[in-house]
Amino acid sequence: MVKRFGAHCALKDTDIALLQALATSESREVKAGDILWRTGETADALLILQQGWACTTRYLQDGSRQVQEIFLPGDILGLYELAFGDRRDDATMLTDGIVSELPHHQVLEIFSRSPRMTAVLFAISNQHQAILAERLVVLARRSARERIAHFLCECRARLLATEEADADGFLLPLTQQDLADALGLSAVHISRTFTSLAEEGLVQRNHFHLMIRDPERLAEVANFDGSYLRVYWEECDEPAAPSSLSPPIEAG
Amino acid sequence: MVKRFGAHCALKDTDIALLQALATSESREVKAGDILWRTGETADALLILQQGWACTTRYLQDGSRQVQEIFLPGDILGLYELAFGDRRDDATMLTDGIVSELPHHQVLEIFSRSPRMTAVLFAISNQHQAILAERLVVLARRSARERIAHFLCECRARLLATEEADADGFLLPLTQQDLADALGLSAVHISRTFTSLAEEGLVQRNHFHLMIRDPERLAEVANFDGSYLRVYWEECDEPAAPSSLSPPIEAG
DNA sequence: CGTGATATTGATTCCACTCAATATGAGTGG
DNA sequence: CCACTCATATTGAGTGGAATCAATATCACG
Repeated sequence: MVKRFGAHCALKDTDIALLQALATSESREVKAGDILWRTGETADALLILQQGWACTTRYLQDGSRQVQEIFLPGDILGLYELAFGDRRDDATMLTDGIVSELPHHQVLEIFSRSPRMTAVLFAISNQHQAILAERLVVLARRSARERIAHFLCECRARLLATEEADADGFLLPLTQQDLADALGLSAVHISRTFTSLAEEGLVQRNHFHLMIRDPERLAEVANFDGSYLRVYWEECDEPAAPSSLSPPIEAG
Repeated sequence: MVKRFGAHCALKDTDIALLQALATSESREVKAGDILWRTGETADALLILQQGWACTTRYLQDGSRQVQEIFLPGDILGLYELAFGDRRDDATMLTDGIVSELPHHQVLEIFSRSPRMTAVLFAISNQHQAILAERLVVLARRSARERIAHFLCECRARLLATEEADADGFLLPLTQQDLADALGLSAVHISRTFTSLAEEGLVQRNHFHLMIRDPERLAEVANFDGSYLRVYWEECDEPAAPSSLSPPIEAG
């Protein structure tokens, strides 16, 4: 958790101490398919995903399903509902994993005790939003080919950031139906498109193991620019002037 | 601004005083078509949209354009880039209006001085994210008809929330090309679909004036549920326990 | 009265969907 | 070890919604 927070801002000792004081809830093991929460339940805590993959999904009136976000090890689930009283989506484990809780009242405690860590939480929230915004563009304007390529590039980039995975050959614990529901396509078309990408030597997939054979060309196909994943709050070192308000700023 | 913040949480006098102390930058008038910022520029302030409509857009390599967010009077632009060093999109005025700035260092000051207002900022950010997430679902899974109907319902609901507009007949300052770029459709198809919705007596549009003739049926067509727009942080009254960490919580 | 932005309408094309049949493989129980 | 089942994936045929291309129409504005 310290590592995850530190990825967005240089933390001070006091912040680390606070984080450790808050990390009282012991982590628990969960299994693939376990439901972390359901739509409509009271939202009273964030979940820190220490190991494993998870996703949030929504079900529509007509029975179709939308996979909203994919969470990788180190991610925080539930930031989105922090200000909603209740869950807006279902959260499900895609693999076995380990999670721990951070109750909302402890988040408020972070707000009141560490502006720097507040900024970090904001940064993480912003990153989620950036990922959503990026997917929005991809869904609105790109072909099936590009959507899949983009999704794979994004997974790779996020795994690379954790520096724990072999990002060119990893376990992608999503069925083709899951991918379809995430990318707004049909499972059948996911299959066809994957086959076509494989024939071109870009990727290779059997069962849930994915191999990216040509990351550069894949990124080209996807028009992928990973800059939206790099969120780092430079300014959060600066501890906000104690009392004097609004010193003169150079105009933009 | 006080009104906008108050919509998400019961503010205390001290918070209002802080807000007013921060509102030093005088607001400025802007005209339709004015560019508030461009992709790549340094992001060092939020913009509070006091009057008028604005939107953020992104341009893709192939020249196509994505309208990311629509901002109505009272909204805050740039929350999204708070933790990015620079702008991720262009921001443009859709109508004449009035904006004022809130520099990032003042946001940090809010973080360090008012946990409650920090929570409000988080709530607003969450609401933006909710709108994005909702549009994601709509783009991924719904027909042109439903997309347009949903968009109109959303505009109506957001205008209703400000209680300043006649929400059933309002100025929608978007060309059909803008709508197309927001909803992932072609301008031609927007035209056809609008015509069809008009023939059914659901809406009526000439030039930029939109009339919603049958809000209920329109909401039905759109499968619209506006609950994602209501973000209110109940808990932010509770001023985070002073020192004792993690009192016992009932298990979920 | 021309010009440029915006919108409408028609004809045609194509990407991805649906339906449907079959394949592949993991897990289970006999 | 084999037969059965269930989840997942592949492949083919046909359809349809929205895109594209292209030709007007409408209107604000200088």
